[in-house]
Amino acid sequence: MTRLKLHNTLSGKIEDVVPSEGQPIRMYVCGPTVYSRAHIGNFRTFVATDVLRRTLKFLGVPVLEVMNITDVDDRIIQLASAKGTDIREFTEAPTKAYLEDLATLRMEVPEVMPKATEHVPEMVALIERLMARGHTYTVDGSVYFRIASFPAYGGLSRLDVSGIKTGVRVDTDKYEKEDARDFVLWKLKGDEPSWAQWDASFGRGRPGWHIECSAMSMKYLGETFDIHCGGIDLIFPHHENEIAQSECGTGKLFAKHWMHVDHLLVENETMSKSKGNVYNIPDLLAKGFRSDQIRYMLSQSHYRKAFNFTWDGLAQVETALARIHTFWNRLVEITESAGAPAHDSVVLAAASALASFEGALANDLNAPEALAAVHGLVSEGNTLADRGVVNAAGAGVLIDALKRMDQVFACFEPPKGDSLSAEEQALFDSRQDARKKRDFAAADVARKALQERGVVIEDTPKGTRWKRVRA
RNA sequence: GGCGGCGUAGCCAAGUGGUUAAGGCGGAGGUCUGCAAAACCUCUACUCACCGGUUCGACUCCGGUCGCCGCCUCCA
Repeated sequence: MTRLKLHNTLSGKIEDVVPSEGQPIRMYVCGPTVYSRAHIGNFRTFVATDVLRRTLKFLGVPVLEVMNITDVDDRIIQLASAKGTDIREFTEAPTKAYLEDLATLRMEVPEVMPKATEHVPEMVALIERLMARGHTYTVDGSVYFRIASFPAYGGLSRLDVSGIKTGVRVDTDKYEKEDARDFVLWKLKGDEPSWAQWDASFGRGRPGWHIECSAMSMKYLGETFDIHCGGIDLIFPHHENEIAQSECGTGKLFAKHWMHVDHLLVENETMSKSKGNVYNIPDLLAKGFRSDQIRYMLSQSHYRKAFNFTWDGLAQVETALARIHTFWNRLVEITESAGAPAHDSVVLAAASALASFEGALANDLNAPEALAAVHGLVSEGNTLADRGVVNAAGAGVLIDALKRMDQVFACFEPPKGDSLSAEEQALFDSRQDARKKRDFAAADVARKALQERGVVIEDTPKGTRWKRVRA
């Protein structure tokens, strides 16, 4: 079995991902904070983690994935209060939207998607453990983690945290801390609404941000698990803090492997509301792009490199993906004809493409190289088909190979279920009539009209086909 | 200031210390076609930001320069 090699932020090296004896690979993904609709930058990360889990399964490794839903934080409390509602009601719509987008992007649903608000007792218990072990202190009722008690702090980010001093830039928590690097585990009840407060042995209040991921990941995956994933911006301080509070609480290694996905830029700029370049999935769909194209776009580049989203790039994806779809359809047609056993050259082409594909993904999820293997198979398959070497059995072999590859990318299979409108059908029929009469001028008029409606005509020996493109 | 990353053809984007530097998009020519579309064939980086060094040999290793970016503060 090919073993996945994955870059580990902890060591800065590419290392084997090895499951514990008799266990699936246990992975945790820092999920969305549900205060607004997630944007394509968020989904760059989430699609990358989906490619990770699908690659593991492709390689025959069982996966247990937890992705949290952060439904309590200052923004949520603030926005919910402003709307005169509470957390449960306010986060309902963004959460639903997130799950919709997940489905649109054909992401596999993680085995567990815990909500922070439903795991406060677990967080409280972890804080109690930290208190018992002397890693905390209390100021005005709020509980802080004392970084000085964890000498290994900073190991993930390789930041020289001793340089962070109390001062203008750091202290966003309103309470006094012993050290600017310390972070809050529990915020004492203040003026927030009652629906944003929970009871704890150390006082009524609400959890800090970092504690939820430690509590929930350990609850479902165990105190030590295999891979912890998230956006590159979470390395510091979020993941650093998770390590500190988890390892100090348990005395054990927290996550063995840390995978971080680099950012998505829009036209070479960071996304920001002021620039008006923050797009979400419905925005792209509204522009006429399909979900398979969006998924291909988000998964085509290497996850450890910044990805630059451009409209032109998305348009390029349309063509590149169409090439795969067209090939697939061509194979399906061939399958329908009778035939002998598959030709050796076809079997060989499929096998060697699959081998390249697997090798690329196993090497730190090299998606661009894996896609090159897919396109290579398309070229080779088309050439063989042009020469008449691909019979029904051969087409079946090639489709099987593509299906295998699509277990990871989930966008190669051509979209189905589309049909022509009555008006388009009429134009299509009239063109067919005109062609029969060899009235090509009239036929071309109909074709042009269809084209303006986003329908492209293809005449083939087996009849006339159509396909939809962005108008 | 500290830490980290990037700079490969018109565009996007892999890769390796040593035969012809993947793949996609775009472009040129050709085959096929009533014409197209699709597909196929040929061509499209004598070169990998720049300058040095190590080496028999570097685009790949080291040092420096320039440019771009991220993090160090909430953030996928």
